[in-house]
Amino acid sequence: MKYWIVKSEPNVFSFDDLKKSKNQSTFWDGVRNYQARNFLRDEMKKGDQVLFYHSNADPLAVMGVCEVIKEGYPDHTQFDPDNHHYDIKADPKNPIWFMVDIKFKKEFRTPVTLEEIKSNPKLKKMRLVARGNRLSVMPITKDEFEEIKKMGGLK
DNA sequence: GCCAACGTTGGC
DNA sequence: GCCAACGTTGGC
Repeated sequence: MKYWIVKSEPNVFSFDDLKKSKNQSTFWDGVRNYQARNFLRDEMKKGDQVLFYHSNADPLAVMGVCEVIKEGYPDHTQFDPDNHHYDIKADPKNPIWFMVDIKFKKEFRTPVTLEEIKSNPKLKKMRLVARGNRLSVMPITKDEFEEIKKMGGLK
């Protein structure tokens, strides 16, 4: 099993939105970065644990845990000219962009802020706090996952 | 709202 | 295949 952190801007889609979604799950559409695409398409597997991070928000923080419930499949928004994420180069026979489905699992008792993550020596190596990082989907280690979960007040 | 960092694009 | 220009991300 692998561990991941995904970013979302809460004014677009928040952890609370996920919690309130039908079946408390959603498809993670709109990723348009090749590195992130490769993770979504090739590496995220059913049952993988995912931290949900709020970017461009107050507070900047990991809000809780969710889980991959459906593995990589074509992101339909790439084919829709009316969609903001439309990609003219994409063809249904040869899709470029992929997504997975995630499901709400547990909300942290207290969100784990970016500041707290930065000041925790155990989390120094996380790509989240690496300089200039912009990936919206990133792998993390089991230890990092467990540490943040602990900081969030979950066992 | 600013701007640094970084990915992508396109001319050559 | 280089690299300047441009667009986007995301913390501040």
